[in-house]
Amino acid sequence: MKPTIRDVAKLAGVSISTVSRVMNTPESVVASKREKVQQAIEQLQYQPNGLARGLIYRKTNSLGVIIPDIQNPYYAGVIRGMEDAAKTLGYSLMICNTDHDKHRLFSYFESLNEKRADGILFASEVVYPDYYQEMRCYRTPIVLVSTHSLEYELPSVKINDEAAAYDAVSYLISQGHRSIGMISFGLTDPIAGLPRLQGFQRALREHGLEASGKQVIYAQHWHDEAYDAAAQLLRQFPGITAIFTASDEFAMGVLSYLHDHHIACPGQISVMGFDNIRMAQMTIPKLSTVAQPAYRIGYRSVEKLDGLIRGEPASNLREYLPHEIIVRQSTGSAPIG
Amino acid sequence: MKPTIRDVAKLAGVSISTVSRVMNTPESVVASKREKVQQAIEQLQYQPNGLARGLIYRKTNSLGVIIPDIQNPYYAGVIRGMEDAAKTLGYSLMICNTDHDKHRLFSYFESLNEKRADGILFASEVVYPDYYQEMRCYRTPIVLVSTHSLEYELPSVKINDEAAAYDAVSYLISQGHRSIGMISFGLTDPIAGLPRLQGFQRALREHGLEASGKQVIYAQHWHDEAYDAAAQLLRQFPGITAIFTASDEFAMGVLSYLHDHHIACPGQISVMGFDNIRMAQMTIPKLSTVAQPAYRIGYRSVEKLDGLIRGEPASNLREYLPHEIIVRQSTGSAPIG
DNA sequence: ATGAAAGCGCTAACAG
DNA sequence: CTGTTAGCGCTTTCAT
Repeated sequence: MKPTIRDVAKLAGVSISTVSRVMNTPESVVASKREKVQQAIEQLQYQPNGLARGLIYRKTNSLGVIIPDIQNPYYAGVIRGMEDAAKTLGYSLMICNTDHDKHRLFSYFESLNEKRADGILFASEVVYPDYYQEMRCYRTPIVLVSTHSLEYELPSVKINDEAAAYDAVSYLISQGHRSIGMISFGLTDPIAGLPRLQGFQRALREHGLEASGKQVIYAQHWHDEAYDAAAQLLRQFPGITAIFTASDEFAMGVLSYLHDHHIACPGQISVMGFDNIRMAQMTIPKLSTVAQPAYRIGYRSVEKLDGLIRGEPASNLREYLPHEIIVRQSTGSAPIG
Repeated sequence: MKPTIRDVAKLAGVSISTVSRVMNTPESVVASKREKVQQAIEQLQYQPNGLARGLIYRKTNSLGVIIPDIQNPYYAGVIRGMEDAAKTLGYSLMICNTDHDKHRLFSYFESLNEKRADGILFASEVVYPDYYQEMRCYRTPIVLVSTHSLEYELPSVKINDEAAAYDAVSYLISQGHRSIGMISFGLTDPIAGLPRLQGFQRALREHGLEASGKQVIYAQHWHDEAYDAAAQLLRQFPGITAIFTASDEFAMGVLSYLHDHHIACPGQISVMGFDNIRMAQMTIPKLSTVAQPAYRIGYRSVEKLDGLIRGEPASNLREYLPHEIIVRQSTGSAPIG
């Protein structure tokens, strides 16, 4: 049995309120008693029960983190940022991995509500109407992470995906590429799907290239699909000199394909990824990519959530953090011909 | 303000104990009232306060997870396994990323204790005496994950690192390799360091090869160091035909080095990694490696911790899960010559 | 400055 | 079967 405030009080020969005061407003206790209490605390290794405190303060100092796929290395960076922010702001993080599953998601909402998490960090999933319903009815502050919602007034932190894709493709064009393919997420994904595709198309359009949308193959999650997509892309459009992918994992699939078929990268085909996961530095060749500030997104979203929890006026509802084009070795100038 | 049991009782026109009974032992309440209560619950979207319950039951259904580096993809698999087990056993996971920092670790111990986590999953760090002291004094059940302690009676779940390394190197030898180098973690790491090195050396010895320990370079964490280590290894021992690394990340560093210096893999040099992180399938060439059952280690450690929490007799204090040698494309038979 | 007592939201005897 | 009551461990008036 862990010691309670009563044990400390008894040992120190004071009342429990005095012990409580020593913990919360030490100055209000006369030095002699204070020291007695502190000694007792030390001796018993006493630590106040967070549950009891939480009941009174109506605050648990815990945040729920809802992640669709914890194995996705992108989130590792985000969580790390959240972690650091949580630590400095005095929160703990409760990790909930939904595996993109609605039942799991709802069950986590319930559990977080029961545990009285002070707030929720909701990462990278589309906010469907029924999700929104659930969120509302729990009345818990929420921040959307790497996602946002145009329909609902939900605070969010992410990059501008359209602009990031635009910049990436513009860079490719600046390197002389005129026929560029893309491996995209499905258009039903309004975060990593449609906007990145739109950025891709706008870049082509604004640089006077044909943006028919034909040079795009859709894939879902894994690098294997990107491998196949690369095959398909190069079969259909043999003139392609660069491929822009909606994720680094896709890019790695493309790299594998090119290697297996003895197509030089970046000599014959340039590849540009998206996310800048840590592995992007370790691929062969090292991957050029769009860096999402994963750590900062995580960090900032906790700060924002903390503001909400503390009832600060929610300024800047939808925040967009800057992205960055990282040029490594998988992109080069277009081959002549 | 969230509704409390009193609100439900009032709305349903019963006492709070009846409401409590409806939630805990529904059969003990007459159907007519039960339904009234259930309706009230539904209408108010009532959910019992986990803090209040936790106070009474002395159970929070939360587990602390202490991880040294959440960005290490190996842990992503472990956490995923923990997550699934936690979900089915009714726990939440509180993630604590220590960054290998003792202060952070201790501060997390404190926080988990205050929050009254039911148990702690302590991953992949050496259990130093002062760590052990802290653990003891919090009297919280602990399971060691991917680590163990020979000095202390602490339950643990991991693979047998020595045997795994032995098997990996034996495989290399079976492919005709006679001069094998290793990139190892420092010997002060009694988990991923010394045992894997010992397995390496035992394999050499038992197959009649010289195991002087000279063909070993030590590195710390990152693939860059492995890149340099590979350079050093090949400079000092030009006859080497295979390199065994203590982690997949090291292996990726070696792969980069070989690629940059136009050394064929596996044609001239075979590379065998350790961990089987997801990226190991995406490297060029795909990485042969020792698979740790990360998911199962995570899953099993939660089951074990749950057993401890429920006071089951702690059978099988130190559990070793089977590893597996995964042969992909980075290993081949030794070149003739 | 300090102790007694009420109460946070809930469960669990204990009567009835 | 159901309501009343006494806590779980803590903070916070309210007296003293």
